[in-house]
Amino acid sequence: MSKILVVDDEPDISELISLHMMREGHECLCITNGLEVMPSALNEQPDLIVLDLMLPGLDGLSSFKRLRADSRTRSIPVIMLTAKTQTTDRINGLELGADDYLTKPFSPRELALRITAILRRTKKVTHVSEVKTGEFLLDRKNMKFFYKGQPIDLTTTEFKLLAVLMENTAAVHTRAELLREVWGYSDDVATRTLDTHIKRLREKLGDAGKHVVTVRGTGYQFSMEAPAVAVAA
Amino acid sequence: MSKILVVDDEPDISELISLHMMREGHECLCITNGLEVMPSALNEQPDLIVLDLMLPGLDGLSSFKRLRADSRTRSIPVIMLTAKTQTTDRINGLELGADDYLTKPFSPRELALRITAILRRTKKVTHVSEVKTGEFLLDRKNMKFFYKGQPIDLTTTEFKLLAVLMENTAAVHTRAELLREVWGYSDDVATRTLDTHIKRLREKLGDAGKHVVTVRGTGYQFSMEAPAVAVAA
DNA sequence: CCCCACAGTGACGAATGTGTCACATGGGAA
DNA sequence: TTCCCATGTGACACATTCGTCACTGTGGGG
Repeated sequence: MSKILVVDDEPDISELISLHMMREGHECLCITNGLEVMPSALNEQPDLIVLDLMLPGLDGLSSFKRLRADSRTRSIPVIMLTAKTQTTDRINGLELGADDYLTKPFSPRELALRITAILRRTKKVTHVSEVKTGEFLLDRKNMKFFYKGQPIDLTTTEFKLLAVLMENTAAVHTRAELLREVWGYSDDVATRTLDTHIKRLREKLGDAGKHVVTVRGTGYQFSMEAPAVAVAA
Repeated sequence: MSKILVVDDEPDISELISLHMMREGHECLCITNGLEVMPSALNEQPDLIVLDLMLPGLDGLSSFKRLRADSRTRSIPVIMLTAKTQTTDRINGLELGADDYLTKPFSPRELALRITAILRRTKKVTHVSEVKTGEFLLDRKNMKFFYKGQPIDLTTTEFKLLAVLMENTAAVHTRAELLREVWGYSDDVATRTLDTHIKRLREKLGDAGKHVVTVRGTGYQFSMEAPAVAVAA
């Protein structure tokens, strides 16, 4: 899950973006005044900033320049939004070092995808040999999974599968995605191999296996939350 | 300087892009047929690919899928070009994992800036999961070893062994150390397993196997230098 | 030059990992 | 409620990987 800071004057737009981001499993903060950009960025350390150029207080371009002037915020990716459509304006934003640039009106779905595309590239940096997430720990060096300190040996395939699932615990990973990432299948192949490996993974993980959640009709997800349990009334 | 592969049917466009890229200090390769995409990407290992969707031979979307299906090309950023302007099409490209998407007609300057924006981000990352040392490359994610661009599949044990050896190419790794690091043996065990795996590793590595050097009485070392060769007088 | 301990090699059987299939199960739409 | 289809499950055959061992090759001290 990533934290996204949205800076836009129009509440409609902010809300729309917010909604779509949350659907993708991102946390979303919204502010409307250009003067709040730097303080918010410093406080919240967002993973990405969506910045409208038309802002009260301090205009977007100036806000952007300030972000880039400070080493603490310099590396945060920025996607600019604007109502202007002429090419010269688009270039202006990119030239300054924006990571992307969208003109209104835009499809919120497209924005979501562009955000995903950028995060996909920048998130990788966190790729240490151990991924720690709560009581789960993925030891890339020894291809082991630790649950509450207990080590569990995994085979190569099992490990790759779990690694993909744990890379983003907010997202549901489609069957096609998993088959591509783990097995390298390019086109949709009808195979039960994935199912079998999910089963083996769940078996090996024991209690932790409960966190490998089926999303019927779509794929699988590694859920950090305690999985829902049917409770008697 | 980065190497960019441009895949476009129209020579005008290719030339235009080429010109602008060279002005930015990038090397530029142009091809026109979709079928050449994979071979070129494998041979040239470009830093970024500009891909037109309308191509003879094999259409751009299929070419893109192939790029993403192969671990050797999966991580190369791709910017898609297309004449279509509807949002649904733009999303299609991004959804598949393209890093950016431009619709014709576009400003070559904007393309250049988008390329710069993406390279700026990806250059830093340089895949932590890959250890690059000269013409040798260890792909931790896919458990592969690349020698002069050629991929070599390794088994789990082989990979671990090679990883330990390559972690420090200056040091000689003792048998005890290797048995501990790779096999987890704590005390000195008399076993020929290590020898056998060294043999298998050398076989698989082919030419690169020469760099796995025996240090008699002590252990093994991965030597970056071209191994000494007995030369007749 | 002669040893011989250490390293290389090929072969083999056992263990493990993997993909596929047939059948069981169960969620949810009609 | 019924039915269908996506998913779960157990079994199996095949492929890969692994460790061991016996034998061979060899470097360097004596």
